[in-house]
Amino acid sequence: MKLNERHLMLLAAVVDAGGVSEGAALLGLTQPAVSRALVMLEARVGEPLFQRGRRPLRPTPLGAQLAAHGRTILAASREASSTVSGFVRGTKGTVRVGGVPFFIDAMISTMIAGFLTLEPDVNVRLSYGNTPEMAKALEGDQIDLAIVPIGLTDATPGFDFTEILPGRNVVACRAGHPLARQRRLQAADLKGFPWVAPLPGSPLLTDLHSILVGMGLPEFDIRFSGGSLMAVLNYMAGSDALTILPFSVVFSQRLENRIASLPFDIPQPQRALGILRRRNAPKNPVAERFAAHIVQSFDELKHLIKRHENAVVWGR
Amino acid sequence: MKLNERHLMLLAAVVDAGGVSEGAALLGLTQPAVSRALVMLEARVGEPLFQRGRRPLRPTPLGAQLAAHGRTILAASREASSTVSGFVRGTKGTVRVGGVPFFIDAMISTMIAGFLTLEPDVNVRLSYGNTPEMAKALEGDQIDLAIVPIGLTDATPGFDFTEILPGRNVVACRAGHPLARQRRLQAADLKGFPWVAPLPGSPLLTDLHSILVGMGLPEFDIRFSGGSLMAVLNYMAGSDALTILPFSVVFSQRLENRIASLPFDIPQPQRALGILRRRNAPKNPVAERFAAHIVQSFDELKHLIKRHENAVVWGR
DNA sequence: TGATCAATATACCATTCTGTTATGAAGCTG
DNA sequence: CAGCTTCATAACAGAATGGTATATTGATCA
Repeated sequence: MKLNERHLMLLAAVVDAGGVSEGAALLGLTQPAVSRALVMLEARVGEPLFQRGRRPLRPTPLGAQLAAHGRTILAASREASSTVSGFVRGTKGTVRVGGVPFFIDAMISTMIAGFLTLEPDVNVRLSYGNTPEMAKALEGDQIDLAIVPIGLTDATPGFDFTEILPGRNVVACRAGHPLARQRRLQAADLKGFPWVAPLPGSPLLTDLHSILVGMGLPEFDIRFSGGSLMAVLNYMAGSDALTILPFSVVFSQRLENRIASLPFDIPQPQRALGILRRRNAPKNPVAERFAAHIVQSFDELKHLIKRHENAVVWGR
Repeated sequence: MKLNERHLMLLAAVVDAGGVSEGAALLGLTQPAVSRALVMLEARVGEPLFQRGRRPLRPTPLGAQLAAHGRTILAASREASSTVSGFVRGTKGTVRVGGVPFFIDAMISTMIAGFLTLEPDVNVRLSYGNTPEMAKALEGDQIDLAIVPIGLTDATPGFDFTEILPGRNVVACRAGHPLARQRRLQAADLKGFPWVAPLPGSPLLTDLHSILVGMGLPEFDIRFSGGSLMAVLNYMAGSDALTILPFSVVFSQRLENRIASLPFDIPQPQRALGILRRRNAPKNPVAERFAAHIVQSFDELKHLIKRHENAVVWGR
């Protein structure tokens, strides 16, 4: 007993409106069109759906039940329409975001919160990974965009890269660390402190190695590695260990007052954090709006950093 | 942006089946029909719904979302079909039952439980009232059937009345009542005990009055009235009060061993409990099945009563 | 890199459905 | 009972749906 879905919708409208004419008006149709559809549905069902010959049109029990199903179809149809218009406006849908763990945890997560507050009908699905995995995920359409660090020189074909923050690493330690008081540090001063290494695969790890070797500290002491940002921060706060972190990550923790950056110059990577997207990915306006929000948030962050640094300089 | 619901369903089938041909087969259509519907839907939406030119057909984010709505429509449509076939078989739907309080509470409620156990997809909506209200409710299509007592002589036009139990009243008291031990009672024996009167409007009330007056007990003492069956039974169990109850109601309480009927003959009403239905009510097979179940349950009850009475006679 | 295979898209046609206007039939109201 | 309102039906135009036949396009493999 296959029923015509349009007929069920018309039935729902008629039952809800309390009359054939009213239901037709509700749907922007004429009364005969609806009337005939009801007759056809009734014929298909083989049972009366209305109490015929009663002026306040009243559905039979079966009619009322079928109307309920018609109502859900009608609702789903409206939802679908709203999904489409929400999609083209970028105010409805899902963004699948990938990113490197430290930046996601330190800053992107907060920015996601800001975005979702602005866009209540949007979902964000987050996943973690380093740049190569993220590129693969973009390729396979598992994510819409990735927030990753990329070398400034290597432009990958088929991908768009929007730079949002130049790479800038600092040596970080806990607030109140013995080295934190000094104004200028030599490589030799860092000797004797253990080091924390980030997740394997992270460019920070190679940065750390090259910097330490370049500093003439070939036999450095790595006691903790592989932790997430929160794990690293917690460990740092409870020890005198040193590590390499992006300055922005250290900056994002300034209100917690748990870690500080040391006044020690290290070679900077030719790398920038940015948004990586596949060039001919299926259009997803929400993803574009999300990317725009991330770019804007980082602009604000950069201004904040600038103001903060000026304040620090003046404060001295 | 009004979308075609059929197209949404086809989309859902194609996405779920993982291909146009498979989706078409799923729906019993040919591949070109489905293919064209998708093209039309895409044109209407104005955005791609599939990653074109990828062999394992993959929907775009928007396509996937619309497919979800299509799935809802498809499910509602199937539900509607099942509602129809369930309706004609009488295995799905709602019975709106009305009835007089004492019988509903004493027996019908248990029978409803039995019916709903047999018919897991059926709903029962119960309402209470005396015969005139129930007739009005039938008239106004608020209920499908009423279980009420009706005088054997008055056949109301426009209604069908199916007798299920002849009227038979007894004088009831608590188990262990001083009068319960005696073999034969005179009217005078009942003097001095207070009486419980049922809900106003109940025929039992007029029965009670006429019986008491006929017994020569004009100044009887009514200390409690208007309670539901449970209220009356609880009160009776805690007092030496007497009341008039249908024998079947007393019988239904036999396992509780809280009340008993007195061996005292009273005039019986020319009345029977039965199922009242409007003659030209909209067809509702569930209601018919329910009525049949009630009739059958009462048949079983009558046999039970007969066996029970024989046992009592033999026991003496 | 072609040749081949499998799946999708398109063309074309018959049929059904949908929607409109015009009009008849039936119930409610005063 | 007349008049009003609402629903049902008739007739027709246009759109849609669904089918067969066929072209096109990726994917696969030698």
